[in-house]
Amino acid sequence: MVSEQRYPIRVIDRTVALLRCFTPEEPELTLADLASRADISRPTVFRLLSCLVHYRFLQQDAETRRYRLGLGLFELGQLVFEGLNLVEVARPSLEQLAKVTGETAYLAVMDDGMAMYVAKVEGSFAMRLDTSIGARHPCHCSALGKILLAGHLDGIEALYPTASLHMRTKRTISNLEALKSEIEKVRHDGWALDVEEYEDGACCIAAPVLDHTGDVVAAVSVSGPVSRFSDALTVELAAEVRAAGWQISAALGSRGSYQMRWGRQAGPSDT
Amino acid sequence: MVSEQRYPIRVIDRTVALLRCFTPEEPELTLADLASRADISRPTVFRLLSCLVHYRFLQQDAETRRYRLGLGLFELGQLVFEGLNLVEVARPSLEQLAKVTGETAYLAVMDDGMAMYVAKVEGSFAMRLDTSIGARHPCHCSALGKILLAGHLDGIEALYPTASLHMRTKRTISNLEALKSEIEKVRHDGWALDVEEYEDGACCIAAPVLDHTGDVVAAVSVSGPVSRFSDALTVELAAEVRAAGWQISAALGSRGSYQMRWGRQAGPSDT
DNA sequence: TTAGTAAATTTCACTCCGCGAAATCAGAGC
DNA sequence: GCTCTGATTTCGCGGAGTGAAATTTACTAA
Repeated sequence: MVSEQRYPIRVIDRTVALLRCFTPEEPELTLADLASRADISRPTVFRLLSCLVHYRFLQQDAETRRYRLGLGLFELGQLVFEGLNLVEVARPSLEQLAKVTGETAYLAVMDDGMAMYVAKVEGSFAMRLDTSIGARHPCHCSALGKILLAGHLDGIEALYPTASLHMRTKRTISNLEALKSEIEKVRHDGWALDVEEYEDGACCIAAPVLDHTGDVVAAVSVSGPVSRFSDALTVELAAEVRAAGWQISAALGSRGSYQMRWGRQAGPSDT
Repeated sequence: MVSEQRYPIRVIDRTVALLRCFTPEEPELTLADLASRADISRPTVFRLLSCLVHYRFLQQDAETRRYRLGLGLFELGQLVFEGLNLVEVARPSLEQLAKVTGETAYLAVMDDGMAMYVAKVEGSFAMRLDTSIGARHPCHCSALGKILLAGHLDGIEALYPTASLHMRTKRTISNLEALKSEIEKVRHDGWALDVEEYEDGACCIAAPVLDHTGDVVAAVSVSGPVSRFSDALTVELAAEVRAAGWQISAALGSRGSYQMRWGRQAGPSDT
């Protein structure tokens, strides 16, 4: 039996709370800021910070005394993908995809039931949909997420225990049955579409990336404003995205399972 | 007065020790592995791990029970650069540099007295010098490091208090005076060279990247086997690297301080 | 210059949180 | 079945981490 219990450790909870105070909007904070935001006494914050600085998880501006996230975190964060060098392998295909389509290309992986963006290559259009690397979106309302769900064989119920799918827009799939049949469709088609399901005006097309065992390890996509995605173009783009997914999968050693498991229609084998 | 003291907090020390057990060579470890490596009792490790998994700093393979670094770390690591989107701004120039020269292009920043690699674009040659993103090298024995030292105005002594420069190869600059005059030369030339000072057979050419205040915030380089770096080509490559450094600096808003502070010879202004 | 204010840092005694020995449980191998 | 290894749980102890209070530092205003 797997123990899912969590043993809370106050020091770690507080440390994480402190680190999570930093955001892109507020990348620099003072000790007092942190103490009030994390609701911890200043001396304690002071000691925790001194320790975090020691490990380069934070750095302190010598002048302003403000704290900022440190490169020690970046270092550890990079190690996450060091073993499976997915991002590096995928980048050339993402670049090609962005170049051919003009739209921004993304790579995402499943993380704790959500789609996490791990690489992007910006397109050539001025108006683009921008998502930060490291950001996470719910799976049920994005094309990338649908692909990841389709590859997740444990059943969707486990990921949505409350059966409440947060409605981001009026087009968001909001009940479990509809989501399940959508996932079935995605499995059949071999690619996924999201038209204004995450954000009004946004459109996204995604395809799976398989590893050497044939499992879905990531999803690749292009996304842009819905105005540029006509029906005819969508089909073309889907083929391109699938081709990129197939290419990355091949680089990971998937050896033929792409067509076998993810359909032949509109796929790279047709071109 | 700035307090440099560190207040050790055992829980954090141990947590970091556990996280640092994971390496590219051994990305997956069992609880027992971690306990013995970090020299902590198993129950304690167990509790710490359960907490780290909770925060997605680790993930556990449901089957093998082994632990792996989690995407929560990647998420935090990405936030480090979110404010200053240095890497994103620099990537196009790195790509161009790698394309034009055929060698692998790198971007590095100063981190706690060392040069940390934060972006790379691989060259077209099969034989290449590969350094992982997130890796750190000492400054005194690499071209990137020399640039970063040259931009570091607090004096080199502060970074090398022991005055002992680790000799990586027989060509490594190993005394402080020689390093200081080398840095002066770098400041004058506006670019830096490293021929087998870090590793036998390796060669590297670097130039500075300035921000809007004119400070050196990063260094850009190309590196490859020394056999490809003839004297004549080195001068040409230096001009390319400098051009890339200038271009990235301009994108960061440096507005003319490049030529002003970092010389005109062999620079982008000559082309 | 000096008083006044806010923030950062240090001290210190208390207390409760994290610790590990020992016990228990779960699997794999035979 | 038995054995052995590794993972998980229990539980009472002790010191690590805590925050109130004091001190120092860095600015601002007068």
